[in-house]
Amino acid sequence: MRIIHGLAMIERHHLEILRAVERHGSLTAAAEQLHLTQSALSHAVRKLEQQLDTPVWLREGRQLRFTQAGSQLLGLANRLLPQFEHAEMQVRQIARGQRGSLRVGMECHPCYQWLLKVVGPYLQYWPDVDVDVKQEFQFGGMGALFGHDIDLLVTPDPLHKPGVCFESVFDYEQVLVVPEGHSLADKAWVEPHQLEKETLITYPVAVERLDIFTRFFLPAHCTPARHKTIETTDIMLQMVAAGRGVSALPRWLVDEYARNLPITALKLGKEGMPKQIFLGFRERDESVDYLSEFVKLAREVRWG
Amino acid sequence: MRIIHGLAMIERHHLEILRAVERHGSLTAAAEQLHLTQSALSHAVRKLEQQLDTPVWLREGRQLRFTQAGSQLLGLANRLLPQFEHAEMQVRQIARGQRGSLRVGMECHPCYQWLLKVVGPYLQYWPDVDVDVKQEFQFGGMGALFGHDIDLLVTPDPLHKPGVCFESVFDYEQVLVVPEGHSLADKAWVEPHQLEKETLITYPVAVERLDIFTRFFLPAHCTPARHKTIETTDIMLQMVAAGRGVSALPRWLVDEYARNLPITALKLGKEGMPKQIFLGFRERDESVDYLSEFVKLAREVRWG
DNA sequence: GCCAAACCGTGAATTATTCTCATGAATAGG
DNA sequence: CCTATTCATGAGAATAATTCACGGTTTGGC
Repeated sequence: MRIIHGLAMIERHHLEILRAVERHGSLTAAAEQLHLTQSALSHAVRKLEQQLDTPVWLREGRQLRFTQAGSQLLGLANRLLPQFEHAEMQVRQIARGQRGSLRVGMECHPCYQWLLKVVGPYLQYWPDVDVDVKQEFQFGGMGALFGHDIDLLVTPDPLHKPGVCFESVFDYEQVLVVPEGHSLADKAWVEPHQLEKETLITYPVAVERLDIFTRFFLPAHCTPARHKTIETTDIMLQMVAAGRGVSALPRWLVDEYARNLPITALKLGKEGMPKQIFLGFRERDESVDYLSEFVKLAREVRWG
Repeated sequence: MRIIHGLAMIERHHLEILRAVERHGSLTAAAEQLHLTQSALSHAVRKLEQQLDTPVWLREGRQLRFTQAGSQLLGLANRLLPQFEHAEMQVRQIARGQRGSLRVGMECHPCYQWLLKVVGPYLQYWPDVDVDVKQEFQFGGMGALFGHDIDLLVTPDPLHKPGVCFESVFDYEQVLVVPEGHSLADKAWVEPHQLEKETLITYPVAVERLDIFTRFFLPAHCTPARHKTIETTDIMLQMVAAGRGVSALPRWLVDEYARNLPITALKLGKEGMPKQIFLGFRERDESVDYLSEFVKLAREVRWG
């Protein structure tokens, strides 16, 4: 790098020289360790001294004693060189796909509960990967994926487009949750019209994204009497248990809560409502180890 | 520097390029700022990428987007380059027979007022030392000290760790400020429950760092009715004088303002609330005379 | 006290690296 | 569709780094 204004002068290799001289006590020994000649080091230091306009060390007999300026530079060397070395190691790990950050985007509320079960084991296997979960996307999950705001999208609605892959990683059944003792609680399944006088509780998202409407109520041309929205699963199920309404959630999620709350799950329609969770990622990232391993691990996680 | 084992690869000028590209958005613009051609930068980056075995950025149309490896290097650049630059400045000053610069970090708002009183006399005694005050720290004051972003930390909360020394330099009393004519104004001291209907005005920092909470309200299990935050001491005391709330500040600070504003200071609790200001510095710098002299001078400054 | 060994410094020659120039390919915007 | 802008590339010129060869000093042993 040719310097015009004489500003940048201290280079990494100057610091390497200073450190080696301190460690080995002489230019000659430092030169050997750096696989260079003593002359090369001498020239390099002399040039640095000219640019800094101050000696870095003083010859005392055949010893070198660092000047105040030299000590400063030595301190700089001992602080900065390890950082260079550490960064080189990290970048090499990134290059090999062993390290990085995985930004996961979520498009469905209960997906979050599922994700938590995958993230735990994943962090064990990939201690050098940071996982970051995001939930709000200005241009939707696909937009976030294309815009590189996230690397992985968790969604129940794969939207196939060139450049992205979707993999199905989890099959489950969406069920209706009712309080124990509800008039429907002992039925095997429920039909839309049976809910015409009920209050339905959902997460606060657009109706088009709620399968309970698009796949259950609307095809039967009926709706529930009231529709309330609640942010959190816990409160939602507390409300259901208290008889304030019914809700549609994954069966595995309901089963977990049913241990502590008086609630029951019912099939939605005679055949039930099967659903899947998909993971989407950019095709270009297919070869990134820590990403494809996440997808693989996600597929393997099973539920007892 | 000819490298044998292919290890040292990231050079300062690579970091300069990365930083310039981030700042100016394009290779061409970066080249101009560095007084080089676009071609030179392109070659340099390409070589770095070959050595690291990973791209630093990806061309997307005519935009460059940093890869994870690139972002890592960018972080390195932003951390290391300022240190190179500071070291160069400092060495040049040493070369000119000057002493360098003392970078002082502040962790408490009113400390600033105190510091101003010390800096004046200090600059008289050490005409060739520059004093620079910094107030924002990404990793806290201690982080800044260890990271060599500052040389001296002014704080009311010394956090003893190996490698740093703290010295107590100033004892003072924290008092409650109320407007003249306030119902408490003629009391000798105030108890927490007497403030239960008041508005408390503080600097905008975390509650855990406010002694008025940790040492006054919380032990008595009560809180003020409202809590407002204000950046500047002047406005804060204007608000108090106008009857909009009460505040807790050092007595010496209140006394100064009380000459011009209708405000009064009260002891916090019967015994008052004693506080101290500490100066922290790296142990290795203990022998730096212009630094230890600052600490000594700070201890000697008295208040009339 | 003297000599050999171990240092560091210097100039010239050599080798390696960096930079520029000229050019091509891709892309966004008019 | 054309133009202006941007990055990439190869070749050659310019610059910088390194070695070689040698000279001067210091140190310690004999």
